[in-house]
Amino acid sequence: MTQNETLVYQLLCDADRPLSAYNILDALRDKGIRAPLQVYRALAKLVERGAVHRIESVNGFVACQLHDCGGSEVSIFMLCNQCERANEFTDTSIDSRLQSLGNDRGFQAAHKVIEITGLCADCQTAQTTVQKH
Amino acid sequence: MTQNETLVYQLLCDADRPLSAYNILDALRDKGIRAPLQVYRALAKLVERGAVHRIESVNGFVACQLHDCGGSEVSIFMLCNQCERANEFTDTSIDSRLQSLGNDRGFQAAHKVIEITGLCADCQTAQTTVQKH
DNA sequence: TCAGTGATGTTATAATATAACATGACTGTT
DNA sequence: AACAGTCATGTTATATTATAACATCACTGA
Repeated sequence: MTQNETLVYQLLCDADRPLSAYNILDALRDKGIRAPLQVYRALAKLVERGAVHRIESVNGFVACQLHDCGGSEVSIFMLCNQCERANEFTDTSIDSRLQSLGNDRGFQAAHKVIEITGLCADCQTAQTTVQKH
Repeated sequence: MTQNETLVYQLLCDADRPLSAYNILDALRDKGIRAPLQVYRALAKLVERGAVHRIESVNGFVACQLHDCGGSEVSIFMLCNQCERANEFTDTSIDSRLQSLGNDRGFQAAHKVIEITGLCADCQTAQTTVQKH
């Protein structure tokens, strides 16, 4: 792993939510990262390698939370709109169903995105506690 | 439907691929649309109403291809990287599996995104025809 | 007549992503 | 040692996507 990739990867591992490229840029300015391209290049490599996932719904990036993505080709992300935390899962049943949907239509899949946005359990209880008066 | 919404919706219905907001803006300049916000506002309403879907993977928008999204909460899109066409499907098995994944974790889902990018059947055969020599 | 609401229009700007070009560090060869 | 090749790096400029802030207009119901 190159210098810049290491910096970006470490930052993402320490973060508890997806970071945007510019979040990363700002956080790493004093480590020598000065331009967006330095971040985007590192991210591209990390994503290609599967160490980092891009979250399309929020234009952000997270470190992979599963060992080798659990051997699954598809990660499922649950994204809390409030605390912004991202949780990664895999599911063999969805995997195979998606697989056959593609096969049925002769579609050669390169990348799959499954993202669910909403409120995580913690943030729901936090909300009901502070309910309207 | 308001004037601007109608313009945007018609354009999307006629398009054979997802259009970006700025694609739409350019296409509708001579119909009186002059600023990005006019497009984004129309899109927001159309998406809210379910008439149009946002495709996160390509920052684009497509008219819904299913009658009332087939009654499903989740649409599955297959996006060809070459011809750029988007095909919309639903699948009850994935629906319910995703549902229970959320339930298991007490996650209150607001929106779900499933997008598969790759090569559609047509573009695969087109590629093998022009294969390397 | 007037307040309220929602669509509209306009300018400016924020946030996200890439193009184009120059340099530097390292490798393996001749 | 000199050189070509490759890949990471750095830098400036620019493209693309999205929203903020403010002003106006048209319609509705009291």
